[in-house]
Amino acid sequence: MPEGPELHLASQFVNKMCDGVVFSGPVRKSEVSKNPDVPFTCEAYCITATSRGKEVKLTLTPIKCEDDPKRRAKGRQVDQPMDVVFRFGMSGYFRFTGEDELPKHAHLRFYTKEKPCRVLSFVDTRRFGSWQPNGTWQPDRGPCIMFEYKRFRENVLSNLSDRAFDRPICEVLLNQKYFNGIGNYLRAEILYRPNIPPFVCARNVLEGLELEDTLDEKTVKNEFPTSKVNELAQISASTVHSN
DNA sequence: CGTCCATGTCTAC
DNA sequence: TAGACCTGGACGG
Repeated sequence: MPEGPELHLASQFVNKMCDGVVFSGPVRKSEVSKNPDVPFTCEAYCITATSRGKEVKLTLTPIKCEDDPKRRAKGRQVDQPMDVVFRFGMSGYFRFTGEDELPKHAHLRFYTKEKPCRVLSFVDTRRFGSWQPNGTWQPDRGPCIMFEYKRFRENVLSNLSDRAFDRPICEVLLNQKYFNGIGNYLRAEILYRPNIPPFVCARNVLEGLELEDTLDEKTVKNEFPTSKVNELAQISASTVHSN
């Protein structure tokens, strides 16, 4: 399932399916999962989602109820919203089903208040995915390429002196500190379309790009200029890559 | 039955 | 940088 755009689709899925839906009770974890418990329980809460690069954040927000005696009795820390940040590993995704049709490998589950209830499940066959209750975006991951484009671009172009860019472009595209959201499939597509030789030193590919993206939509080319490709091929051929 | 492969990290040597 | 962490589908014998 999981590269940046799919994580975004997953967040849209959650927002669409859970729009107006009231959840209730504890968040439940499968027996087998090694991820942390999510210590959140609430009579009535809603769920919204956002994504950033290769992460999705769910926000669990208690629904205010003016004269709910339980709420007053229990005090107020119970009523604080909680963020849970997910990484999908190789096989993570969300599903929304009836309680009686839980998918296999539904490792974290949010139950609706209705009867019979429905369940938002984080499904992850291989269990390479993870979540963090009270989580924040992982600090060493760069800006989202899709939704923080300007910051993403600046982060790359103002750090080209970083040794990370010594490596071939095909490897650097997987570095989430600079390319948060790119995975194995996307890097291949990204290099293929503009015809960039994959093993050229990343810095040589990227240097010379303007900090400001001056390309307007209409002038986007679907091919890297042949002259540039040849130039890069030369560099590639003359550069010794230790691995 | 067995082997290989898969959109990702993570950490131990 | 190799190996670990996991399940299941495709394919071979």
